[in-house]
Amino acid sequence: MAKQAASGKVRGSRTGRPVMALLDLLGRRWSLRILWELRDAPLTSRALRTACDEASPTVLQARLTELREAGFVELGEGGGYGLTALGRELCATFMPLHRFAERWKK
Amino acid sequence: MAKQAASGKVRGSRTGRPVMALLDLLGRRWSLRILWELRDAPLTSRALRTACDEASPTVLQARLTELREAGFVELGEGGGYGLTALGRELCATFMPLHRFAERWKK
DNA sequence: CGTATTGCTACGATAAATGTAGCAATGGAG
DNA sequence: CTCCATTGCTACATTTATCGTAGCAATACG
Repeated sequence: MAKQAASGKVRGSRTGRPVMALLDLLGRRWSLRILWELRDAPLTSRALRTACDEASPTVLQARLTELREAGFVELGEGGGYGLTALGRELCATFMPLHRFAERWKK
Repeated sequence: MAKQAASGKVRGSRTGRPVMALLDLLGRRWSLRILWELRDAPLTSRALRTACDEASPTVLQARLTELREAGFVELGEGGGYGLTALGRELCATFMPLHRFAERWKK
């Protein structure tokens, strides 16, 4: 087998590419799940924890902070986490996963 | 309120909803990245490792096995990992992330 | 006052990922 | 044949991430 694309700079491995940062952020545990659970309406931190199979608050808090810094999630005035406009937009991009998962269902 | 203690089984699939299993699988480290790097053409395990910023082969092998069992990735005859038809389909569903990430660009 | 929320954190235990090294199998060149 | 490079893949000790439980300060209501 030839060297193919393995020579040095392979596609997408250049540092600073936004999609890589995004894939890294979304690839951390509970990130996708949090966005998914907030897709309809805001949830309090504890309601979100319940929705996420009682995931430990440590990591949930970490993910929420990261997602807030990324501009996808915000903490509302009277409490409760919700998606920002950007977050809703992001959520919409991988919403087809739902239909895909239903067909996948191995 | 359900309190079922998780016991290292399949994470995120306790609800039985396929989308949860899918979010869990894709939420593991390097899963999204692997699919992303394979989006165009197959790569050998080592080329994939190079593309994934020299990620450790241990976890890459683990993810590849999981993605193969899920039916998204396959190992070609003459070597090299590539997406299955299902994998290409999945990859297409979150390909808009690229454009989104470019606009996001915090 | 007591009680019940909220968001959030400490911390030891456990699971996962990293980094380095190396294996057996395959194939091509000499 | 031997030599060597490459393939997919694994061992293992170290580091990092996550879990699970408990609890904090702030707020609100009676």
